Amino acid sequence: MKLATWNVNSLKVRQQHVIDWLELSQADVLCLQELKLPDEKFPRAELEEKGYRSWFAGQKTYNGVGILVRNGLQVDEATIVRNIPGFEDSQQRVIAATINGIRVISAYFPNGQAPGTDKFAYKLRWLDAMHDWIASELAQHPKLALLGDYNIAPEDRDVHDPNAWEGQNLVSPEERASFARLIELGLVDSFRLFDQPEKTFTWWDYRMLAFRRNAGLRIDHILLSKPLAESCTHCDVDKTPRKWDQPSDHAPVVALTE
DNA sequence: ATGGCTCGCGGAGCGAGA
Repeated sequence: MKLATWNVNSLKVRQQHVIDWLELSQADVLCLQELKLPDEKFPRAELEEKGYRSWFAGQKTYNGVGILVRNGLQVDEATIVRNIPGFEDSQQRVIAATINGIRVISAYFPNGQAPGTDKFAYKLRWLDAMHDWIASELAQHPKLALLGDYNIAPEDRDVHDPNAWEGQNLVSPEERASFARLIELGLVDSFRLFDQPEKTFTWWDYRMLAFRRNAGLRIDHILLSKPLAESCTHCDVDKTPRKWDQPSDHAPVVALTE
């Protein structure tokens, strides 16, 4: 199964990009983040026409996540979960579905703004809640994939200029510790299962010609439970759509599993 | 050099993103 995640930074603006990239990649499952539209404006019919069913949790202006599933894969409707159960949150950041027996979670982790801010405190609380929920999900679903925009660069090699970024939002020790705690639950960073080109990133600032200079961060990830990681044969970042006109600032990440 | 782009919203600039 070809699993992918992509922060599209407005599905309204990037609808055609998503359709073109599905055609190009032939992904079976595409997790989307930052839809930035309410549910009534989700282009369900247009995606259906291209052979994908959609599940989503949207809201006006900000956030919003979805899962696109290619026709023919089995989705158990009763397994759809929106948001982290028990975590009170007005922001739509999580949707889960069981697809061909694999628990797939699309997540848009909070940005955090800067260490010491209220938004950073919210990010850490959200990460704690995510940790505890994933622990219980893993107990029920041996095959689990947590895909999304984590807004965390796990290691210095995931940062174009570690010195300039030291201690800042997205790379701070607290955030990296939270990422490590997710890994300790028994998840595997599929990207690091394989040899990768140095300085591979998933996000580049729109400003400062950052993409051209490859001044980026690796903050979008596909974490797999160990039973699923055992069947993972490939993972990479597809920079192709980042080169298209009016691109998202993120590139899709792709993993191949059983 | 703390800006630089690109969104949504609303119909001018501003907040937010990362």
